[in-house]
Amino acid sequence: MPTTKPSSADRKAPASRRTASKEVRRQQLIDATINSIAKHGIAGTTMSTVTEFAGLSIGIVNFHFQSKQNLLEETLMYLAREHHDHWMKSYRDAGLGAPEKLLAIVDAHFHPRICTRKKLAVWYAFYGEAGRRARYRDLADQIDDERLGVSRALCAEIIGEGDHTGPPAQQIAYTLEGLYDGICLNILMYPEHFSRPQAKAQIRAYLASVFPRHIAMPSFDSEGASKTGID
Amino acid sequence: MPTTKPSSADRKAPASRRTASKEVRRQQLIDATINSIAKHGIAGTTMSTVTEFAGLSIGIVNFHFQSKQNLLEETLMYLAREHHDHWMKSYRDAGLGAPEKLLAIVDAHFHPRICTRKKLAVWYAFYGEAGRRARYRDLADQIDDERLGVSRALCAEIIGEGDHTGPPAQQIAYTLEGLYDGICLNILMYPEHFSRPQAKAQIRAYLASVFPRHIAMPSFDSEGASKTGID
Amino acid sequence: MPTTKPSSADRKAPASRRTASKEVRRQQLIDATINSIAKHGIAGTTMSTVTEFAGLSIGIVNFHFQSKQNLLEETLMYLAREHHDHWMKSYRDAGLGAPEKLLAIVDAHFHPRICTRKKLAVWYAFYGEAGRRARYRDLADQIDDERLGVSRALCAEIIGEGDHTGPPAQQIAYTLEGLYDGICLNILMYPEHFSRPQAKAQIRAYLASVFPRHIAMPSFDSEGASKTGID
Amino acid sequence: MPTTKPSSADRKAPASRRTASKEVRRQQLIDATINSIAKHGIAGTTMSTVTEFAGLSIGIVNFHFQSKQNLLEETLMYLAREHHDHWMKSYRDAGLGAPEKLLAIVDAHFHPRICTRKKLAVWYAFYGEAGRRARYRDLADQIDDERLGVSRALCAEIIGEGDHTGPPAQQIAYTLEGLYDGICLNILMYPEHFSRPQAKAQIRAYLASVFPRHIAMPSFDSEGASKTGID
DNA sequence: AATGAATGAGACTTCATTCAT
DNA sequence: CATGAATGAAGTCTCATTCAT
Repeated sequence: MPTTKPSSADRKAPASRRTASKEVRRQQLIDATINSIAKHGIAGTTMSTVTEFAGLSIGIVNFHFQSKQNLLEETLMYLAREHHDHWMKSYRDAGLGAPEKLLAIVDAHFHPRICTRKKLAVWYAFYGEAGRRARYRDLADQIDDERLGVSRALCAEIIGEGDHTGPPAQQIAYTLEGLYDGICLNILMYPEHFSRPQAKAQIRAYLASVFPRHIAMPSFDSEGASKTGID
Repeated sequence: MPTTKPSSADRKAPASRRTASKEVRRQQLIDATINSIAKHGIAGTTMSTVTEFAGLSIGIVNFHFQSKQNLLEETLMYLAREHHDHWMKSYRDAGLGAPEKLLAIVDAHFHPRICTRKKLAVWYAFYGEAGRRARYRDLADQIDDERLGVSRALCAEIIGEGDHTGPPAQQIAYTLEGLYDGICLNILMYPEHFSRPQAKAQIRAYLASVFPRHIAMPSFDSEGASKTGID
Repeated sequence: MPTTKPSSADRKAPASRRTASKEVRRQQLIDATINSIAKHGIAGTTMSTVTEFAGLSIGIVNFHFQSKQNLLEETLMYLAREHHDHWMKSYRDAGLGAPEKLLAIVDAHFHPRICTRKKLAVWYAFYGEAGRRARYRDLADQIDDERLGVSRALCAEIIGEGDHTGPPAQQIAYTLEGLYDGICLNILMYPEHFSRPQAKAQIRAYLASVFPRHIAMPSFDSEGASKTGID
Repeated sequence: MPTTKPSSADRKAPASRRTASKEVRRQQLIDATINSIAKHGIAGTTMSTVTEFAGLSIGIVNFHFQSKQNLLEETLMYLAREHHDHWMKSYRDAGLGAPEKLLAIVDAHFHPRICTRKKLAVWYAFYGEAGRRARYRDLADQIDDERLGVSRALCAEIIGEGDHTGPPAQQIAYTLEGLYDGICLNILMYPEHFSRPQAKAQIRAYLASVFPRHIAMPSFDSEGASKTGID
């Protein structure tokens, strides 16, 4: 179940700008940071761009986050948690079979709330810096690792059920991870050619290739890319 | 044939020392830029970091590249051309069959000169900025597009040869692109878990899944990740 | 009895709780300011450092002192008054003779409650700013002037009593002032080499030199600096 | 002999503002810093005030001194060196006798080039911060220590020559140090009452008191303070 | 009275760019 | 061609002050 705060949209009514709970302000600033990174990149994100998006004054960031660097890290952490909570919930809520669970994770990846261009832009902005900022890498690492483990276990379960001739579970799980990242990058860079539904179909097709007895090959419309307008 | 200059060490005999020197300086600065981006990221790359890597003075960049932005673009262009020339050559030199050519492109992707951590770091640094810098996107786009076209044609050729039940050529080509990008990102971020040989095997395994009659499934060592030490 | 905090345990019986409380708060903040200046210097003293020492919230200072500048001035004034009252009382309580009175003033200077490292740090912090802040200078000036007058009168009285061959009263009084300030600075900066008792002895020795018939030369232990641990 | 650069006033002719040797610029900025501290105090000294005094642009300080803190330290170091070199030269150039040497050091202290109000203001500004900045204290400490040692040795020499009944050499040396600091503070704060010649006379009077057989008591004009106009 | 979130001026610092040599 | 001192805009961060609660 997601622990991520639903932006506390259900507060009494934020009487005035001067009075908003610390939690609300923090989320407001994190949202503004996501918007700013999506629009200007990490390097182009300044205290000004963030506070302009938030409609607040420039001094407020250091009051709530101590430093710009910390704001960026908290923003990445927020996205990581959101993502994690989402696929975890999908995985748990899915039917009992391993194939269903695997496909639920795939679908969670490309859920309209998770896989927006805005958020993808933020993810890849962080990836671009990950080499230098150990903290960024660690955050992504941690999340990815857990999902990789779950995927591998599910693949192993499927393989164990029947006569499998394809690659081992570990290998499939790695390929899945690669596909997630690669397709998301394509969605980000070439949104006119890649859509979320197509992404899901692509990955399902891959899984159908390696688990032909458990997962059905999706049908492809001749077009391929549908104008889904990924925001 | 690669048009990319191999450091111009083997030039015919420089028309004039000045001309040659100019080319040499440019390449020297581009190399320094790659080193700097790999080490400090794009945001952390300054005229100073570049000229320090190059062992030159700070004023020289504007003389040869007019501006920092232009230097970055020329650097990306250099990498793009190097990459393009490499897979194009592999593709042309490969045997006549479509599967061989497809695999040659795959292999070119993960060639030790192309797929170094340093260069991957630069690529993903640029991707992280691609949303904002149309020029970056266009450069990558152009290269990718051509390769996508070639891949699709090869896939179509393979499909045409026999009874194919998997995804259409277009879809396979897209998935291949996704795999390239995703696996490279993984090599960059988790070099201890991903190696170039393993990457090739992974993609071959995918191709074996969709073209079982044309491409053989590689064997996987139980380990998976070999300590290849990608620099 | 004030509900607000300690340190006011011995108040007469506040006319009204409000009035008492106000006085208590002011003193509490002045004490906190002294602590803060001693620890962080004037430049390093912020509303935060002061209110943290006082255990109060940041908004309270402007309520009681209108501005930071005013708080600093009131703090200096408090120290000046404390100092003045102390030597004045010693002077009045001393025996009737001029030499006794003079020595009483000297001793008052180095009384353990007056001459603490903390308070010295504050004094010299203000001196460091005195050039720019007329208000600071005036405060110190006023106090010093009065004491200088008293000292000069006492010296004149002693000189008048016998055959004096040394410098005139005015000169001795000035030298005394110089010694006070100089020795205090040394106590502040090199506490391991200077102690309060030694300071007194030093000044008594000076007075013994100029008034050999009235004031006895103190004996010096070979050590010189006693580890008095000036706090 | 002073090692301190005389501002290199004898350079060829600083062709243009863009071209001045690093050494010249550094000294120019140190001079500007002294002016700024004298006028605005340490806290009030900003990159702007310094560069305005120097007539240069704001970015130049970090180019030559890396940081404001470093500029301040180098400024103090410059003053310390200047002071040290000055009294050391006077001491060496003085006649052979210990009393002459002692008086030469006293005089050096109050030399018109050393003991200006501007420089005193800078010294006491640093003293005001010395508690927090170990570096400041250490610099002052080092210089003072050396001079204290020399003074003590000279006093001991004088004492050894005859029948001495006053305080021991160590004590006298300490008192001298105290007098230097205290009288300088008085010159700084009350320039209308204290002058350099008077300061010298005051200290000579003290020395005459303790070494009546070696040093003559100066004569005092009835006024005391002469309008010397200490700048 | 007291709190502490919010503001915004101003500080230090970085760095792309210029240009005299 | 190359150097590197100089400039100044722009960024991050601090902090005195305000004010709704």
